[in-house]
Amino acid sequence: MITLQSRPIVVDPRSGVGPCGHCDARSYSVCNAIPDEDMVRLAGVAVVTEVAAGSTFIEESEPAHSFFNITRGTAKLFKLLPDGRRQITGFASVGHFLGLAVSDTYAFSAEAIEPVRFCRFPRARLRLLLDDFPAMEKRLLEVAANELVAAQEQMLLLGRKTARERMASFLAMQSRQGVSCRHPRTRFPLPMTRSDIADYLGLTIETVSRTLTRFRSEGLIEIPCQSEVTILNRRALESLAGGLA
Amino acid sequence: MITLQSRPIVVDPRSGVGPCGHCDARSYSVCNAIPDEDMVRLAGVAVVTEVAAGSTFIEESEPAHSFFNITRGTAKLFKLLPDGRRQITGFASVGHFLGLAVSDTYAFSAEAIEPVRFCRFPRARLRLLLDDFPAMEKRLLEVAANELVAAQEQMLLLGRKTARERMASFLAMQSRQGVSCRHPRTRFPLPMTRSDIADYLGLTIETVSRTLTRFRSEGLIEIPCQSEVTILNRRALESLAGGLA
DNA sequence: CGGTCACTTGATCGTCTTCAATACCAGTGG
DNA sequence: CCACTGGTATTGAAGACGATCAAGTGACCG
Repeated sequence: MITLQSRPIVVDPRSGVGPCGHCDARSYSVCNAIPDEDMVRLAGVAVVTEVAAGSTFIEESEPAHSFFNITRGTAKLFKLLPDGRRQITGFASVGHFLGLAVSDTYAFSAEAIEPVRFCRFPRARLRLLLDDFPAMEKRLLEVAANELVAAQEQMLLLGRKTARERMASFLAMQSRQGVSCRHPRTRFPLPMTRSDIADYLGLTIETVSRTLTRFRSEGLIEIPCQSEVTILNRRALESLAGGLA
Repeated sequence: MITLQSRPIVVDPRSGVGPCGHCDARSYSVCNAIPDEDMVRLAGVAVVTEVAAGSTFIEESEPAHSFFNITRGTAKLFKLLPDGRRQITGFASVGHFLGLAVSDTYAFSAEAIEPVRFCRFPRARLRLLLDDFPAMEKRLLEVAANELVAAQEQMLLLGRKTARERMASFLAMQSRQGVSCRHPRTRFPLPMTRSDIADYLGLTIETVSRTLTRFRSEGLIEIPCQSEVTILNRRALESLAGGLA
């Protein structure tokens, strides 16, 4: 695949359930479908790895040997056209699962935008494991179904929304990201660059920048620093995101 | 949900395996994961229905009571913005499965573009059935994973491709549709209207029409009748679709 | 300092949209 | 047979939104 600047995580071997047992991400992840007593087997299959920001740890059209389960940080998933045009199809953070595809090659690339830690499962071995844990398979199906819904929402955004509506949708989405998925935050970080935002929304960095400054001048948001946003008028932003004026 | 102009399909009760046993679509569908002797149970849960072209049989944000499995015809799946802007997220034909989402409401609407026949499964009962047929669940996961890959491809199209590239991608895709998924056809039907194509590609009908006539004048395609296309220069079309020149 | 990198801001340009007119076809009824 | 209608597709002209090109700012760093 790729040369990773990765370092395997050292785990205390005395721990009863192995690394997966006390994994920070477990409660978010598909792994929570597996009962404690079986975590040892899961841990035996997983290789925990950490990569630096900017490191590409999945490359489109390379043989898909592994599934990945993000346990820390955020990665961008993207596809490229031969001339370099890029579409970011999503941002994967804690709990996200990558590499579900049936195909034997990856359908997208993944690059860390912050230091990322993930569990890597060889596909063949995970497949066997899934036979023993139908609950985990069920969970995977749920996850895939949810991603499908999100993908359709993104198609609506890319195909039919204006630049302002896209940006508003993005901010509304980001405010719900992370711990606070139920209670959206008014102030929150944007870990990705303007260029990433642009490639996610099907725009250019200039349009992203201009739209943000216009939102600010309209009193919709504040930009305390480049990588942070405060929402001042959520109602207006949400209705913009929904396509109303 | 919606008032369907539907008529239940009469099935010969003497058939050992019920309607599902000799279903035309079985070989394409998720149902082929189920062994013959269990088809009776599957058939007991399914309601076969046929709707006319133009009939909307799934409506976005309505309670999601059923799963659907298309066994004949083609439907368009779409999302709407309040002001009527529409994004078609896909065309579902024989073998496609609709309504996977975890949410208790549908995330999209579905409308038949030709007469459509489908099997309807109450979600609650199918869920129980899946517990007994892990093979079918596995198959669903495969299907979902494939759709996810297709969705990402479509995001690339919507976010980054030009009108010409979108149209070329669409024609290349359609030529692979249906029976001939391995051997693409040079002449094939376009069962959907220009308006549907436009809403699928994030364009307007005018741009779709103009692009098609330009392809024709460039000798890439022929348009024997409005709803049919012949590819004259597949190489050029495919490379356009891929984003090269 | 000079360098790079990410972002912002301005001016111009082009692709696709919008608006509008026309063509086409099937169905209906005089 | 022809006029009338409604829906769909094509074609042309004008306009707009976002892209492109270009310059400038600020932060960080060797």
